[in-house]
Amino acid sequence: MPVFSRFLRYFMAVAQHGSIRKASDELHIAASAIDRQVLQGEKILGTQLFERLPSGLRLTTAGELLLTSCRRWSRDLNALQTQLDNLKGLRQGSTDILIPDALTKGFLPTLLGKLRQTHPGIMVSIHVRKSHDMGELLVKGHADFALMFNPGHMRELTVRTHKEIPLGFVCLPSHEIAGLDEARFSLAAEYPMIVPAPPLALWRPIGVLEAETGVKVATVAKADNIQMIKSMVLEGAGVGILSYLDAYDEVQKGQLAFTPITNRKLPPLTLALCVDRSRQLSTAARFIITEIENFFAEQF
Amino acid sequence: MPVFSRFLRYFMAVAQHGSIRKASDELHIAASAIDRQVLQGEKILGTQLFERLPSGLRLTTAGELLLTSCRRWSRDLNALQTQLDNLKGLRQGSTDILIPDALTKGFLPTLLGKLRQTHPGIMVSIHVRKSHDMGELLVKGHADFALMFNPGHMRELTVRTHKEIPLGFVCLPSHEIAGLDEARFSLAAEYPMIVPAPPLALWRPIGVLEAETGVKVATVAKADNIQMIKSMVLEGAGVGILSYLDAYDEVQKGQLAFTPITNRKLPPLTLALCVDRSRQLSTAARFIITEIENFFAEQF
DNA sequence: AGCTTTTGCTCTCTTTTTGCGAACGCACCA
DNA sequence: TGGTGCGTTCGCAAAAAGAGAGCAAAAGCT
Repeated sequence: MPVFSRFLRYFMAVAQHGSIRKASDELHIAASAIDRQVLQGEKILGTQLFERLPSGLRLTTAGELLLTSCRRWSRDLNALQTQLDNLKGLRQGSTDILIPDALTKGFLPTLLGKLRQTHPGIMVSIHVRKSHDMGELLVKGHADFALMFNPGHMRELTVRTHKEIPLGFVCLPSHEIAGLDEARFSLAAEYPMIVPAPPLALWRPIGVLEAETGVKVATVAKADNIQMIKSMVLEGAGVGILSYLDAYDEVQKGQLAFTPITNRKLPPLTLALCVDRSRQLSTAARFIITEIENFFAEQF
Repeated sequence: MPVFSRFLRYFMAVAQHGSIRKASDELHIAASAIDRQVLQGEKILGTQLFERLPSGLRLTTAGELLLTSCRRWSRDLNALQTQLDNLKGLRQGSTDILIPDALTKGFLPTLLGKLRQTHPGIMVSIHVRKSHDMGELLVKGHADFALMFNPGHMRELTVRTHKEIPLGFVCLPSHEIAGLDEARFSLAAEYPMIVPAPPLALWRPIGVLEAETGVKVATVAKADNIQMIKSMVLEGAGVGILSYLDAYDEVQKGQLAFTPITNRKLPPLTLALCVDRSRQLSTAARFIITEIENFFAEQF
């Protein structure tokens, strides 16, 4: 059990999402359990922390009070943790990381590059694996943590952080769509599309979306390789459908534009940072994880 | 479970007492359970929090760091609790309190007197009972909390606060002993003594002390009434052996002097604030309890 | 209006965590 | 050399927490 009580952790998640079920998704804890903790916490503090609306939970002023304290405590704890790490001389160590092929380009190399400069003593070993192999390797202790898409709920694993990766249209910056802040999926019928094919993970949600909405995608090309799709878009062959992560590099460089698709039916694509529930993380691993968490919090 | 995690609560107790077993006595939790939490906490934080000495546990610098944070968090929580109380308009309510006869004079009336002025809306009902009856009344819900001496461990009760009450010599301010900061029990052989008799609770520990040390107390008078003993001391009849609590009033007024006895063999006399473990305290009760806790922390 | 979806909450069952008490090893002290 | 006090370990029982299905109510959608 982490330093703070279950109640505080659950409370923060619920306060952030305004909904027990959302918090349940993030924490990978049953909604009923979270509900009970919140109720019990309110009883202990003797105050209603949330007002119950049909749309979810909204903080009362009492709840806001507690939340601000919680935030401060969390920051304190983080600061304390790094103080402790510095105290015992964290400047060296090694970590084994599992990542899917999709992350071999993009933000992760950039992040690790910076890390090498600030903390040259830490060595990271990258292992590129299929998502479904990662769980086993993690449990066997062959790696400290894994970044994986849409992780199935394994009892032995815990999701420390997770991030919704927006799906969207990728086009040249000069294209009309590039001007939009967000786009409806029906646009896929109006422009020439270059779409992912199996075994790419993106193929699934796009297929689902097509079936659910009835939109007939104007497919002009398919490819089972992300880089191939991007290259074709760069050549002006059409508009790609990719995740933000796939296009991250080119978007940063201004070569491509990314416009997220807004659709209720869109199955979420989440990138999760998973660890073995029962294992103790090394200081180096913990450090890298917090770096990644910070990046998630800032960048996206 | 209270707002903070078990680990933090146990850690603070251990840090304060420098010993797991002492903390165990205070928290009324088995030492093994506390040990496990501390060990686990150290594992989670990845740092040794205590150095293990044969005499007990001493905080490492890392531990000190955590402790200061803990202290701040506790203060935050207290402040927050009163903010919440104010928010929902605590200025009224009622509490039922169980006390032993020994507390009908001394600090408690004074404390409650002040309270009446600052919070006139709160009504306290005092019930004077024998210690062994209090547990049952508490469990039955006839009172919110009880102040009792040397409470036996009842499963249904929890000790929220407890205070060691020093045993010592009570004499006129002009007496030689009054000049000492602390006194050895052997002094009881050198001055005329006025000692408590059964059924006073103090009779027991003094008897034990007499047997253990072999000191022959120069008893000139016995009484089964605290007030009687004090009156005789005031008349110059001898030196009394009483608890600090018994003499509190006269010491405050400067009429008597109190000198604590230092002796390893002295069975501790503790005054405990007990509540029903499963019951939810009213805001008024909680408020009064924190007032008493504050008094304990300051005054003694 | 009728439908599905989403919400918090409750219930029962299973798993995990925690507490307890006895025992162990160690260091100190008389 | 026993006794004392210390932290720690272990097995077992009890308490707490999680899982998952199901409920009523409200909102949004068709």
